[in-house]
Amino acid sequence: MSGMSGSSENLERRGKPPNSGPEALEGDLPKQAWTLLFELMHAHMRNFPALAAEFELSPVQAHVVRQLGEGPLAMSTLANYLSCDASNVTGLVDRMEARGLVERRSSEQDRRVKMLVLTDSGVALRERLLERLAEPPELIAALSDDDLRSLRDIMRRALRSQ
Amino acid sequence: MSGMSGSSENLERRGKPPNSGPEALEGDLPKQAWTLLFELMHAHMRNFPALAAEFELSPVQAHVVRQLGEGPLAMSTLANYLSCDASNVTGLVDRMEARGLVERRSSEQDRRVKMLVLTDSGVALRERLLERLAEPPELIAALSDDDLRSLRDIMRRALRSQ
DNA sequence: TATTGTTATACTCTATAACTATA
DNA sequence: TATAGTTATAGAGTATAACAATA
Repeated sequence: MSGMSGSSENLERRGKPPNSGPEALEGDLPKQAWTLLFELMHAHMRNFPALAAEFELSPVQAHVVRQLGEGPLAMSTLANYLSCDASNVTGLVDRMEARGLVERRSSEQDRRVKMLVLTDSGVALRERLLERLAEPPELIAALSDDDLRSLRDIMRRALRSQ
Repeated sequence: MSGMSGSSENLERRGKPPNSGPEALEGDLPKQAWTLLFELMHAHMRNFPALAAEFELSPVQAHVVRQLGEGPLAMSTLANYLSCDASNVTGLVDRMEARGLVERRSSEQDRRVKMLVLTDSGVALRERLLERLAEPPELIAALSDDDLRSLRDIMRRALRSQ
């Protein structure tokens, strides 16, 4: 984080507001593309709680249902994935278990660990949820086929590097 | 709410099963593009709370600071923008006002309405926040210039239709 | 009467700290 | 001693319902 470039000429930065100058128009292509993508992202994310509520899930629960499809997950792994403290996962899973969506299973390798799996009901809910999530918003659906193909291929390349 | 899995007697869907058949590979271009974009979105959104925390803001507060730059906003408009009940905005704004980021101003046209504006301190924070938000994640920064140009232009076209 | 913002209440998500049961 | 999960507690975000001031 301390990677400030050449310390001597650092003052020129003061005269250069972040979003003006030639860089905003020509250079800094990654920032241009990202800023627009981010705007679209946020416009869409506003609807996520309402979308989760269609399935009587909180946003985080929807996130967990989606993630848990990949297979059993240790509580701690889930906490890490959610970028939250492990103590929160206890309550989160309590509520989802009470609704019959997930199950805790003790690991055989390490009896401290509890693995989470979706119940049949959880799997069914997940399928409906994924299908709903895959519905493209108007903003995307309105794009031309050429744009959609390009977008798809670019996203594939971006995600491949992950 | 019975099993969606096997029984395809669902004529409403007009022969368009969700994730199977040739459409998953060739047709339904919007869904393909959207699903990948959505995946990238969620991968990135996991970091948003931590990013907001860099400025000692909750995710919602960061959202509000960002939005409030466009000009004064009525409480009700903000509630609508956040897709939440108006009662929540009271507490949200209380906390942000206590931190000196925003101000309530009574409207002169309609004395029931209170307009929110950023304080000088709020404006300064917003500038730092926007600059931080504009930093492209590795996933995007790693794309080729051609891809970045295409992505930028496609996003412009998508957002223009909004 | 209808609308804007507030208050009261309750539930969920989140962090910190102390605890347990394993390892 | 260290780690996985739990419990206790507290603050923030959210919804619903009842309310005051204004339209």
